[in-house]
Amino acid sequence: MTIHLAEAGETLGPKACTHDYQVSCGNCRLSAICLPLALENDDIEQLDNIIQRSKPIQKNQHLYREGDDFQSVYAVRSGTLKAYKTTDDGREQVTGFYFPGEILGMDGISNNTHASSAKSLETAAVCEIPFTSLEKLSTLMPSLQRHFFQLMSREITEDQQLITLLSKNSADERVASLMLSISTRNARRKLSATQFRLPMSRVDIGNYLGLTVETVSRVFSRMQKLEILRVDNKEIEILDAEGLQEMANMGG
Amino acid sequence: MTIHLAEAGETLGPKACTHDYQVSCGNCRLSAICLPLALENDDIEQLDNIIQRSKPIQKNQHLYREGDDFQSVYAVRSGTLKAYKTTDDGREQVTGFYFPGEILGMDGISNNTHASSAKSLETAAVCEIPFTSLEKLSTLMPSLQRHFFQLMSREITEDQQLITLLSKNSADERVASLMLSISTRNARRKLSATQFRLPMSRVDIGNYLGLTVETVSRVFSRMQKLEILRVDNKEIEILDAEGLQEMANMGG
DNA sequence: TCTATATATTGATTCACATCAAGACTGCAG
DNA sequence: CTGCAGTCTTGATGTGAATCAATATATAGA
Repeated sequence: MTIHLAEAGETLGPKACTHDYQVSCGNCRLSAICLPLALENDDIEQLDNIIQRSKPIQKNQHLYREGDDFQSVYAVRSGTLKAYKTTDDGREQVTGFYFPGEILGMDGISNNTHASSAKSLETAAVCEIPFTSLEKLSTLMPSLQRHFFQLMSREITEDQQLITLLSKNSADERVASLMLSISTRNARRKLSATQFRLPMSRVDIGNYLGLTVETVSRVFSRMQKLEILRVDNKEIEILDAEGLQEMANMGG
Repeated sequence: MTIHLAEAGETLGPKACTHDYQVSCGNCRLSAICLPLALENDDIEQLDNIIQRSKPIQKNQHLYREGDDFQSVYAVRSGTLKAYKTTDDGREQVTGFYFPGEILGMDGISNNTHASSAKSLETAAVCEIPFTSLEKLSTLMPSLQRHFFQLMSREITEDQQLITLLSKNSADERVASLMLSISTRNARRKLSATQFRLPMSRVDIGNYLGLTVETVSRVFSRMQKLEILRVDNKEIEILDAEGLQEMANMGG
């Protein structure tokens, strides 16, 4: 099975950052997050040559599915995606949310098969990076090799953070941690750290944090009553960042 | 801070596989697990040159600690180690157990700092692989580069398995899964898949699976009553492998 | 626009595991 | 062998989140 990129997708609308659509890595405003490399102009050109920029991916469309042949890793250009595994009895474990500048698909390298599925939470665009090309280029560019070792290592440490969160922290702490994580990642992209729209549903949050929808909803209500957050459906405003920090670290 | 290898360690006793002590990768009986590479003789020699074989590590001794400078990754030669993180309130999250042939320490690459600690559960020996040497050699040997990408990817998929286990499975299912995992890893090393001695304490198992000691103990008692396992302190015998499988997969 | 369907909130009840508590076993030091 | 500290087991009780249930709100489709 091959890659599930949009084939019949429309061109990007005016909201979807047209200025990013035909860019090269050299002038992509996300490169500081995605590829913080000290590369020669020549090197960037080589990198650009192997990267394929896709047409937009519609909401709920799969980028790849668990079990698909592994061909590429993907950098998010716009929109948000979730990676998830489906358990034997059909429940869904979300293993990560991926925002612009972040890279997903690296769990497929070990078996040449994707170990999880990736689905778009809203209209999105990605850069596809064919892995064999990346490997070849990495032998020629030590800084690129190092960068990918680091990216994979980061994925490992983030997974270990989640493991700890799931096994040691209460529902309040888990939700607070996720809100802080999203806030931080927004700030890194020069967006507001205090006001944002959640791209994922309550169900997705629950499936990520190991909680039911009801519990997630109750935590949001509680946080609202404590005036830590203002919650209006998916619209979030952090009213008390310090309180949120405290809530995330309470006894953990 | 540097590496915490045994400096004053004694030489290996007769039980500790002396035939592995002065080996090269070329004739190490674990190489099929650790480095399943189609390498030229010449390549193996180069690899041997960068790998340092340590004196034995005593029980409870640290190989590295969270926050230490990252220098090397380690292959387990004998014994078992656990990797763990300490939460702000002093509790311990075990992120993995490492048996002979397995590689640990890769979470340190992303920040040049170890993100977790590693401690020996019994007398052990490891091969230290300095990472900068490994990087250099990887640019020259594409199959080695690929192997390490795969190893790191495997760590990611295993962490994701644990995430799913922790957030979707009951105490019974978690313990059953761990017993199956240990059984499988024993078999890969040509040891018994049905009888083994657990190198870790009940507390360690609890801290890995997100359970209390009491719960772990109760699960073992239950499994014993159901005649799935025979449990004699750390000595385990799998009496009903199929039943154990079933228990591990029940509703998940 | 109106309807249908998915998503979200809130409340009442249940349950699996944590916590608290006590005793038994193990293994090492003297 | 004896004593002690650490580890493990088992029982009684408590609790945080799941489940069950009902309603409210939002979103998509006709």
